Amino acid sequence: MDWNGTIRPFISRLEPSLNFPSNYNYNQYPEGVEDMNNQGFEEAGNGLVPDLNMNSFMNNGKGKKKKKKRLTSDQLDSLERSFQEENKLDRDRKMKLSKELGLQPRQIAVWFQNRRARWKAKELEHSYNTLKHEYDVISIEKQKLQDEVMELKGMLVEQATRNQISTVFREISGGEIIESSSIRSWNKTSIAGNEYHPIVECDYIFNEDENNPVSTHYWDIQLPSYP
DNA sequence: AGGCTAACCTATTCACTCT
DNA sequence: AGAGTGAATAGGTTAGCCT
Repeated sequence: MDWNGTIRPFISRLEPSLNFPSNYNYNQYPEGVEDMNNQGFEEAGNGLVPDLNMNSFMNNGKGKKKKKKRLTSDQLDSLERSFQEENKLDRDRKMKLSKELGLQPRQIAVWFQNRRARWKAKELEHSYNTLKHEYDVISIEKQKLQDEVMELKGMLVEQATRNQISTVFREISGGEIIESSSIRSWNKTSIAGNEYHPIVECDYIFNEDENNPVSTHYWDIQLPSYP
């Protein structure tokens, strides 16, 4: 783990002025819960450095568990402001915040990490909502277009039917012999009684079967299902 | 090139708070 | 008591520096 024992050589390289004790033990929390925000640091040379002799948060060395403490609203406000300016930390900013807020640099880093994670989750949620909204709008539009297509197809079929019927009437009135079985069928039911039944006609034309030459495939369209 | 290290990320844990 | 939240941890990855 980076923060818990591997930091010294790199910091030493970057900050030769910082003296790290040989009994290095970079633990998370200072001893004592009540004033933990003000402990765990010692002034060294030109700045604040972690108190490397701090005991562990979860175990103070005497087998006693420490409590977690929430950051104060002032600390959170400062961190939040800083995060809004720039959501990544450089070392100077971390140390500055650490000093200002009385928190360990590690705590600052962790807070920024968690804050970035929360921000990313929010971003993801926002993206999802935006995409979902766009999808819904497009779906509605698609449905409208489909309805329109259906309506137009219906009109086409209706027109085609009328054309066919008028042809039949023409043929009948011209005394021609009608061979089509479907027309014979239609002829029996409607023409013979000198009645015109458009509804029957529509049912007839939508019921495609081997006797019905007016296949829907003829129009290369899909017909709506009629009750 | 490979080792080392700080800093980052994601997933998870767990103490704490709220209902 | 259980759910939600957030501070902290674990483990992996990446990039920069050094040998």
